[in-house]
Amino acid sequence: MKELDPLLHSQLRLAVMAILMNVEEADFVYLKEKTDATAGNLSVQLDKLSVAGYITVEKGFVGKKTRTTCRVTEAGKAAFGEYVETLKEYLGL
Amino acid sequence: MKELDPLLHSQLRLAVMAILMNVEEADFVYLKEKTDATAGNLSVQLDKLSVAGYITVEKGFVGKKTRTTCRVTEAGKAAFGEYVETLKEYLGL
DNA sequence: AAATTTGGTTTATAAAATAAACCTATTTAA
DNA sequence: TTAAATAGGTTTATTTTATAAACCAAATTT
Repeated sequence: MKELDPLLHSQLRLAVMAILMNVEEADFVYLKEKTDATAGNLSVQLDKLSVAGYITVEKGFVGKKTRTTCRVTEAGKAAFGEYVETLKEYLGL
Repeated sequence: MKELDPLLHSQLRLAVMAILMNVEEADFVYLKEKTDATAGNLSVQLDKLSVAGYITVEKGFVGKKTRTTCRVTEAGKAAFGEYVETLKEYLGL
């Protein structure tokens, strides 16, 4: 049996990636609301995805407020696709 | 977003469940080979699935050799079904 | 009868996930 | 106008999980 990419096989990281696959970009606050994660947990997991090169994380400003924007990279899309295929094999879909 | 049953959202436990969903029964040695897990890890994870009521684990003999046979329960089937549905939502399948 | 293999379990270690505490800048309220 | 609260995070500590290593008893092989 092929192994499931451990970086994606995590509830929160998978949720984040699933969102980013459908959205062009999403900011920290949006991801936090959608996934219902704590800020700390989200921060850590975004960092892992970013270090792995699956997403980009960009810090900017909107007026005077900070805004952290995330996007999935090509590598991230590929990894996600792989993961889905592997999972399908597991589940027999 | 609904949460993914943590008991199933584990590489090895998911692999075991996926096998048992298609096989009526499977013994320890078979599961170990199929999943390529270490005996220790498999033993621990089978125990968790068993405690959760997702599988039954029966120890018996074949000749003089011990044989541990696993089967998925109705509760296990239901949980697995739920998990798959939730996952489909995540992945957009 | 000593050594090896089979079929596991128990215990220790490493890695993840999560939560709690904290930080800086901006608002709001007194 | 300053004290308190809020926004948007990060860092660090704690708890949970997953994994591997060590171990055990019975059977088999040499």
